[in-house]
Amino acid sequence: MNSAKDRVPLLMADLDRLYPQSQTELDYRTPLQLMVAVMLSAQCTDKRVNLVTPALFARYRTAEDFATADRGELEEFVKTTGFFRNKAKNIQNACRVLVDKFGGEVPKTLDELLELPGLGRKSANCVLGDAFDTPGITVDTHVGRLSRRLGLTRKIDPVKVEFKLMALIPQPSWTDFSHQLILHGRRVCHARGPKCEECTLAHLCPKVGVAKKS
DNA sequence: ATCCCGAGGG
DNA sequence: CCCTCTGGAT
Repeated sequence: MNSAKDRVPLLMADLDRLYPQSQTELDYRTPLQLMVAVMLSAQCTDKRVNLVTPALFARYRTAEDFATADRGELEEFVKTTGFFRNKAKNIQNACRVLVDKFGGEVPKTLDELLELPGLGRKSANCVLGDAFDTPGITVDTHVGRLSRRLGLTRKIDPVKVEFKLMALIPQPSWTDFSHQLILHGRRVCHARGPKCEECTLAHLCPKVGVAKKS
């Protein structure tokens, strides 16, 4: 098997064929809505998030609205996405910072986004890539798992995975590459019982045929 | 039982 | 590195 660096161009070509117009499946209209949706998506399916956001965004429209909302009421809106106390608190505190420090707008740089409580690197890069067209590698559970299976890294630490992928993937492709790995993780390369038989990336994958047992 | 587009804290 | 926070889906 070739080195990771040699396989990356082939991998990218296959992913482009497989998932030509990849994008987030979260529903949103504004950067603020995307920020909130991304915060709700932790340990929760996008589909579930999209079930709660219509009512949520109808009730709260501005960062000020979220910041001054009744905590209990906000919790009820986001309850079914799990971690609802943390999520409601983080959304509220993040929006408080938006109002106090960023004029009520979602900032457009990674460093500023990371100042918002509840927004980690994964979510910040999501907002950058999807709302502001700024390339970012988003290392979630899928991107981490697939990167390891595909032999792009052996690291567990999401930050190390992120930097390894940044070195491996051309910057303009960072956002698309992330979405493509996520889609492939959801549809084929599952955490448990990956469908290696029907995986079109199998010829690039060192893991195929190796201990896929339990 | 185990996983889902995580983040923060120890 | 580990743990906790949480409900829904499979």
